[in-house]
Amino acid sequence: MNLEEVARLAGVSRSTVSRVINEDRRVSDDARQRVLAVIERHNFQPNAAARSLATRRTRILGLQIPGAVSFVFADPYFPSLVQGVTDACNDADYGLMLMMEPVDDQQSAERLYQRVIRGRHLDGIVLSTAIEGDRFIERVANDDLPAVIIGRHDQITSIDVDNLFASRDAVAHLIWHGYERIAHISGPTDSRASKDRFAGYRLALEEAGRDVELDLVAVGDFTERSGYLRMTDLLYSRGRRPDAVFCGSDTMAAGAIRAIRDAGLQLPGDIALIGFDGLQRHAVDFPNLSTVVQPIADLGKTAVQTLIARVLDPSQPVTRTVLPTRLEFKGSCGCVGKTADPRFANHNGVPTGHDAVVGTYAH
Amino acid sequence: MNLEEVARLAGVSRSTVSRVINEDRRVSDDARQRVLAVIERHNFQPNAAARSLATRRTRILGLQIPGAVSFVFADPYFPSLVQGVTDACNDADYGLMLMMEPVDDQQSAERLYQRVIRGRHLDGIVLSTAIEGDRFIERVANDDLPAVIIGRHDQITSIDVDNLFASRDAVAHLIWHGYERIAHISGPTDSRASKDRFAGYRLALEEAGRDVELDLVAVGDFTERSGYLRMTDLLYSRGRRPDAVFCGSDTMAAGAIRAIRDAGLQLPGDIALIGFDGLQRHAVDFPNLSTVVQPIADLGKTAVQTLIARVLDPSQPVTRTVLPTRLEFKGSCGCVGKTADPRFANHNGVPTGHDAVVGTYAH
DNA sequence: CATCGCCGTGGGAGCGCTCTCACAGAGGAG
DNA sequence: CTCCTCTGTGAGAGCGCTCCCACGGCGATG
Repeated sequence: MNLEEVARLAGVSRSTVSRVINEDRRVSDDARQRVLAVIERHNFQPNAAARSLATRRTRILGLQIPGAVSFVFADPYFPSLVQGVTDACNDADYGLMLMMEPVDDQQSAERLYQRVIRGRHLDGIVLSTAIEGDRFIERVANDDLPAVIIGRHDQITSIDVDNLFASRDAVAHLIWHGYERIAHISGPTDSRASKDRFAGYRLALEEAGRDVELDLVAVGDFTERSGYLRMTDLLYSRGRRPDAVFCGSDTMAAGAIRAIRDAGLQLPGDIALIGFDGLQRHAVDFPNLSTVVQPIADLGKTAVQTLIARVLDPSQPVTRTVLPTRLEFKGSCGCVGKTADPRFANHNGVPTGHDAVVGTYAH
Repeated sequence: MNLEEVARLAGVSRSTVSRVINEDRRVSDDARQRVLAVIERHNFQPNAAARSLATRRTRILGLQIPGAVSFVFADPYFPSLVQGVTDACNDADYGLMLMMEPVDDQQSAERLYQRVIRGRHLDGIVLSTAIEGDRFIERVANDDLPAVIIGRHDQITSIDVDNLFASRDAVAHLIWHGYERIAHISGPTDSRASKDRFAGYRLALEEAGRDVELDLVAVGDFTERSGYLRMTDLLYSRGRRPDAVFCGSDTMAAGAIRAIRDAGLQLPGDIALIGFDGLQRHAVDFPNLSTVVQPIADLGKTAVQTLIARVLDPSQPVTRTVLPTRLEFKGSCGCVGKTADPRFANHNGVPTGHDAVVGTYAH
């Protein structure tokens, strides 16, 4: 069953059927009805390949995800992102191709890239990781495939949260609470987000006239296990114990909380804690975890919408979109439910005076 | 850049270039070298849409995943599956399209189905959930798209583990340990796997001359939270406490373990426990969790390989492939590292005499 | 009443590939 | 020397769609 046959059955030409399918309004009601009836009766659907060939559009977007599962799916961050991305794709009637780069197999990764990207299988691609110097990303940036990256990047249109200021605010809040020795457990150092969060931590300390103490900084890898191990380090193997911790992710925060409990310490009595992400999963296990909530699914959704706009108009300039974060006071930071911190007086968890940072900017 | 142009530059015809690309050996070495040189120099990759149109193959497989994230990605089961599937796709040079059904939006789900499945976007599809009566699955079964399902199904070629016997063995092992009141926390009742695991639980009890006691059976939903809640139920709100539990998934087992600890009870001293899945993630948090290890990534890999075989030869009969499981004795069942249970004497964790169940069968 | 859009329609070319078929030339068999 | 096979090659059709262009019929315009 193809256009030609539908046309024959409806007593019109191929062109008219094509117009009906593509909602071209220059078709008489009469013809339209007949065509729709035939399409309905035979459950006709135009062939995607033929369409792609003629339009040079596939209506498929790619989602690049770094290869190592252990890293990727250990953290519920990616599932949320995938959800946002698929939702947006479904809404826009685009298909989604998953591109998980093979780990430790450069040749296979190369084949994947060649076949999918250069074979023009995709209209555009969402890049999910701002890992600095990532081969794949740099390559896409130099190819002419429309791309949007989630995270910070200079050459590619990006969707991000303001990791630096969000972290600054979180740590400033801990300072407001009066904690003296505020530690930081960061994510892997090749991640842009990790760097920015650490920078925010440092900024808050500096604004309060303090310095970063090496004693109080530990580097994890976003896994719960690393959160547990680094927290244990901070408790036992460093100088004096911290009285508060800012964790680079909720998942690491979960590990840290276990370590704190295993040490027989109270949260936030002995040690206060703020996480980052606002993941639903952890809300179940640790309902009192204060955290910087970032709109993960929205990042994915916005990325897709922005990408589609670029696909339809490739001449669009490179932009940077920043989505808002919000500090959620659940108790582990020292607040009980709400905070009296004047910095957050206007909106619940949204710091006063930062709104200007959020939005879309030309690069 | 297209075939025609490559042909011109290499001084041959379009046909010859096509032969070189498709590794047809009836090309002179001389011509092949010239063509390859041009392809290399211009980094040429044949257009996927044109190829699809001509061959009526897309080299894209679909992966259907049920819509509700909460359900899907709460459990690390799916990430492992996705990993296996993408690996196999990469190895075979197939692309993978993710089909997450929109939840609560029948219309959008319908559009997705029409566009992707009926638009012949895919060569075949891997179905990831044997939920009974699932609309999507039944529909695919009646369409002519090659499909493979992970789990049990009568009309579709399936890749599965023997949930019934694996569970029977696990519970028989608990019985061998001498536990008297063995409880079961099952997954959702519309899941085929849950049913089979419960059936295995019952079978083991019956083989030991016991009956299922309603007091000892609780229904969860595969989430950690439900494991915690159901275990708490079993501890406080039922009749006499169980002295062992067989959990329908490791994730629920993790919740159950927390409930047991929160109740101040010892594992396995007061209550023994066996899980199901063998997920790496839980091995970190609960290193002594005894569990039925199923090869999740292999299920995905095998599904893809089987599917590709069906794509290449659609006349293949419907088959059922059963992959082996293995009981891992980590301590929580009462064993310490190894077991003396004679049923598992031959292989570590692989029950004696079951090997015949594993394999591929015509339906 | 002739002229001019405008609307609905159909025909044809073309998207970039594969695949069948025809054919030239080399080499072996009769 | 003729006939036949076999190998490498090219031409052409066709996959199913979109999109441009041409054309007939119609009402509005001068």
